[in-house]
Amino acid sequence: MTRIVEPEAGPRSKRAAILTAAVDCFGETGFEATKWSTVAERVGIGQTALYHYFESKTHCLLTIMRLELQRSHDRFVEATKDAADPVEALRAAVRAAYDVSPQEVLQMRILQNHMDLLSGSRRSKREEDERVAARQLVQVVERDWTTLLVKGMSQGSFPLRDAQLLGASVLGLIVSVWRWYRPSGPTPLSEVSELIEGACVRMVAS
Amino acid sequence: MTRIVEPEAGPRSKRAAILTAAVDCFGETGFEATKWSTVAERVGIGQTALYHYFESKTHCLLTIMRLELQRSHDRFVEATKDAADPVEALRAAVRAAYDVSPQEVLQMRILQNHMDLLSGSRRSKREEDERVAARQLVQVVERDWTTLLVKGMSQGSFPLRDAQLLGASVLGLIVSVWRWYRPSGPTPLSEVSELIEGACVRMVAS
DNA sequence: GATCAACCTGAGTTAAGTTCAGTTCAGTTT
DNA sequence: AAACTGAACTGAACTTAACTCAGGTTGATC
Repeated sequence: MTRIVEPEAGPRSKRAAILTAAVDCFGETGFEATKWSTVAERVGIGQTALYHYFESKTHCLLTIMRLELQRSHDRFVEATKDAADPVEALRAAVRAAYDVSPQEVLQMRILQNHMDLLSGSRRSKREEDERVAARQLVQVVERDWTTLLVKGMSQGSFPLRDAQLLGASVLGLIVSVWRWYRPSGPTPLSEVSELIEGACVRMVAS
Repeated sequence: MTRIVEPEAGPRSKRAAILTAAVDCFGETGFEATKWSTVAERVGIGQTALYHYFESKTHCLLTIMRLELQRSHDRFVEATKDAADPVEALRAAVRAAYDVSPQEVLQMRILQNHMDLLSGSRRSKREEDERVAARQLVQVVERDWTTLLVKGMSQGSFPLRDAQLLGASVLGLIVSVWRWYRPSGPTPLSEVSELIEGACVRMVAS
């Protein structure tokens, strides 16, 4: 396991600006549909300068995905750390999943739309490192959920079921929202959050 | 609304062969990762011959997606047409969703991985026609599910909830499986089907 | 004020999708 | 049987966007 070291920001570094611009472009226009040079323009540099920070357009995408996965995991841990009751922990975890900024909505959308990238391996080392790190984080997040379910089951709060499969399903249900949800759309995220929270509890606890 | 006319197969037509090869390639290797010329090779024609049948690689993808959506809708209708009880109809619909051939698994995977293509409009007419047709079929399938829920709610079999949102969630839960499921994997589809069937019933009916 | 690394650029390369200008083939007409 | 027709096909050329290269600029540090 190669640990990815976040490059510490030199004072002139545009890495963060590139990531932000890329999230906006990839999230709204789609990864394939946005030209790499457009991202450069938006940041205010020539397109070749991008290669100082990222090995390729895909490398940037994988980085965005990894960062978002890390964030999801962190939020899960933070939200569930001091909930004694499994049902409350489950509710808190779901609420945390939807407690996101508009930027993070885009990041989740990007992540969901390109999960398939994480299966096949990559040619270049830095891309492959990001891919492997992201893949591992996917498993970490899956474990977050299954562990929560296992705890609840062993405590008698949830009926016994295949925790692996049920965990994947709960997670799938939660993230499926990012395929269609738009901040500008008719349904506010709070409403989504409440409905899914209830649905997850019924799925798992009844 | 422009109706898409399925080109009637001339005796020498390789359209079906191309679609089959493309499903295999796109499903296993991924759409972006497979070279259009590889599909041609597999069919046994030069790459330019592909353009006799499809306007572009994307046009072929959109066609695959539309056909799969049509199939999903047809199966739903077939499975639910003679179930009087809403709970039984729901169960039948879920089972139908997982009653698929290996080829259809690939098609569902392709469909899920490229849903985002259906949002933005396309340059060329034939592509755009396929996109619009597919988009409409998505709405048809969504309506299939919400209608099922509305019926159950008005009949008192399901508690009253936002049927639109709950329908989208049920559908999201069901199709989320195609992101990770592999016929060669450890979990048989029958097991998935049973767990999701139960989960959907609890989500909707309790 | 020399040095070094981070940062940036314009010009050129590459790869994959696509277009073009025809050619082949199988069945139909005269 | 020869001419005709449209579907099916091809090799060569074109296009575009990602990427490489060889070198130039900037600014902090010694």
